[in-house]
Amino acid sequence: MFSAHTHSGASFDAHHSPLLQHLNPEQLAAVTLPPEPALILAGAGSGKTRVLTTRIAWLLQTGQVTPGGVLAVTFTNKAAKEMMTRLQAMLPVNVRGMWIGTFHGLCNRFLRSHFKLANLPEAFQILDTQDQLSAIKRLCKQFNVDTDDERFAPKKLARFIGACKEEGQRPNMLDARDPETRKKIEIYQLYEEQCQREGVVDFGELMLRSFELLRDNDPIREHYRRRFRHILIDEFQDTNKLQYAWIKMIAGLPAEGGGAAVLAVGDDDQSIYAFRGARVGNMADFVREFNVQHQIKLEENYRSGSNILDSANELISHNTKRLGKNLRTSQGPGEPVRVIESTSDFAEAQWMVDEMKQLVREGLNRKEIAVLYRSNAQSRVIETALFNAGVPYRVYGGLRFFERAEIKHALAYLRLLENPVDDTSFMRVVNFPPRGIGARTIEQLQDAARAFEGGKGCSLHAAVSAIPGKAGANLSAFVAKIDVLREQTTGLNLREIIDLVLDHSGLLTHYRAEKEGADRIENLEELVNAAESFVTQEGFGRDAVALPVDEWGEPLTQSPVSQGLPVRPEPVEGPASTLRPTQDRPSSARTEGLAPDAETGETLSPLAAFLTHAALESGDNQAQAGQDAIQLMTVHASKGLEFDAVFIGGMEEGLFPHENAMSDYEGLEEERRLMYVAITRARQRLYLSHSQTRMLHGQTRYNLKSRFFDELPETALKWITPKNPGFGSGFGAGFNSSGASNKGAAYANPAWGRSSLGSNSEVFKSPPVPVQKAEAGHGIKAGMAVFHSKFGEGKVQAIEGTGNDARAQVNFPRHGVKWLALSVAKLTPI
DNA sequence: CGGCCTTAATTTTTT
DNA sequence: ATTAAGGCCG
Repeated sequence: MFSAHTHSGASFDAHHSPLLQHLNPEQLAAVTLPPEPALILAGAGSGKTRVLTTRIAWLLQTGQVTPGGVLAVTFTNKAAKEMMTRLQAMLPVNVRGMWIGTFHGLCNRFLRSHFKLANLPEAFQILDTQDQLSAIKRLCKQFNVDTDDERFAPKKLARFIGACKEEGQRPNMLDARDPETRKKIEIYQLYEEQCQREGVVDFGELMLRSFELLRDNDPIREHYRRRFRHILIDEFQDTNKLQYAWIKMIAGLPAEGGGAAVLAVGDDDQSIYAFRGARVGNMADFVREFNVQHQIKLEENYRSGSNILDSANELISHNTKRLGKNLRTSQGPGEPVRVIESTSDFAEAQWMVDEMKQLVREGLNRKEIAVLYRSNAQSRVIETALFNAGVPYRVYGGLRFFERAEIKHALAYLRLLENPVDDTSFMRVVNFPPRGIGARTIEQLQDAARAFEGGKGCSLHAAVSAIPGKAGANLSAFVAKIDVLREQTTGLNLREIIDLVLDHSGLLTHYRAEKEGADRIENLEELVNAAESFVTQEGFGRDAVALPVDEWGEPLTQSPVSQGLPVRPEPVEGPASTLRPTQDRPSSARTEGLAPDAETGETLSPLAAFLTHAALESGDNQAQAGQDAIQLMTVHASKGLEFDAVFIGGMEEGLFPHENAMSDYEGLEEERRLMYVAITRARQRLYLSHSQTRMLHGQTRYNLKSRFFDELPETALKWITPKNPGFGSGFGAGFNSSGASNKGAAYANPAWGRSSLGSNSEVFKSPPVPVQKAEAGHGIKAGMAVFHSKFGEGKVQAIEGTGNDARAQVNFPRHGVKWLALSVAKLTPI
């Protein structure tokens, strides 16, 4: 089954290539696999990216494929960039010209090449999630959809449409069994028409339309199948149904005589995106459908000591649905995994900060220390503690650069220059900065646009002339402004265009007058910089030198790598059928066959290319990158990263595993995988922390410590604070409430008051004192341990109401969280 | 039309 | 507790 093969497709001494040095046997086997479908099960920290990039380099170097014959897909731009950078470092190839990118980036490239066949305008624009939502809202208003009815809430509709697209379903393919679904499908249909009319596509559409073009156009499909001999997919466990279908379509299944060597790299244990459509099952499907004969496990971990790895292994072994894999290390045990209990989230944060300071004193870089948490809301208290201690920190997540309102506004103006019928952009800025165009006017305009030519409809831009009076004049002035800008900016370079638009749109003036506008101005200036570096890096812009690309869009390099290599896709002979492909792009001397690849921007204007870039790459979301600062992020955001020291906070039932995920088995397994990801981020030190109380949504919650503690090997752990009975032990109060001293005495333990580190003499600012909040009458208090005749022992989470209406939220380890009316339920304090 | 106030939501997220 | 979005009044 999973075994290390070392055969190679090349006959010469490929194994002596310097590329292959320092690879372990499994990595070497993966890199030098024969050109056939294969699955690499790559554990955390096992050198996955290295294998992927070395594989590509090795294939190129041994002449098994040309740069143009490689298709490498990732999920994030970051991963794609990393792959290109590392490949570039290994070989003198033009990685920019290679098809290495995200699913959406590559689909965009594909659709730009074949925009006519895809039935899209040449400069189609991409809607991000925000844009999509506002497009749906606009549509709902127009067609009088009752969005107050939560079944038809715009967000729900967006999810419905997205889900349909992921299933490959167009409106006409869907069956409406009930009125609700019928209406949703109808809205989906209208949404599609609206997008088509406005020349925009959402993210799902990029994927689906690419898939459909490949599926429905034989010459196109055959061309790409012949071309891409090697397809490599990163993070395969995160692929959704459509993405996998797309892979099958572009690779061709062996059963259909397809021949691409698909190398899928993934880790089922790190599948943490089922909630957004990822299907781990694609791994098993892949093995079956591609008749995979080569499966290799990369289990050697180069990151952590065995205490950390044993913890990860033991935890994940509690999952049932696994392909099976165990991380191992040749390092020693390393530091134990430290477990800390605090009395409050505040104390927890303070403890972390003190410990971090000690770590820094011992020589760790701050940027090598991370705090991971399950949900973003947890970051605040830690930020506060770090801030008060004067420790620099960096929070990942939140708004990304291109998502900021002021940037979106600027981009909307720019998009209107490219495409006046983009109503989403029109709506965004028609009255921003305010120019006396209100809701009433907009409504009139929308009515006029819809009624145009007896219901045929037209863009808002085109309907402006139909509006009379003052309102009409204001609208006309806006449209005229855009039209003038378009004229003024023709022939200018990207920087000049943006400068002019920022100025003439009134955005700069508006934000200058605003009290809090300084940051926004700064961001707008940053937009100019982003455009500038885009031009330089991507080679766009008026003066940019076009990339050397041959007639098939393959990069021309002078390197020996691609010289004289025979494999180059033949131009597709136009078959004598009606499916004969048409020339997509009018220009150029390419007369017959398919249009070659578009180097994005080769024909697009620099502005259009930049707008595409902005939509596909929302940019950084980290302020002050590069500073030596403590890293704060969700566990999700930490995937793929590693740190010397990792703190995982909020290790409590309801938080981690999250309450919304613990009810069903699948959800709990995903939470466990999430925990697995979190644990395996740590190189040297790992801290797991839980707190007796925690503020959530303005209320104090009393949580049991996470069940995951019971799934870790005791030998790898070091309980800094005394270990108290927890979730699995029947009942988990870390303190007593009635004065009886069961565990309370433990706090006299000398371990208290000292930090974990032998050398560390930090004193705890706040030893864990039981926190109690008295509630009137019934004698039941939040945080109390209680007994219920049916549910057994539990811990009171919260009290609500008074007198006969008083209810208690109680967490019973065996029965979950219950709300009990205190006038009815007999709860006895223990 | 614009500012202010009430209301509701608050797991995780990339493109 | 905090924030964002939508509705209402000046």
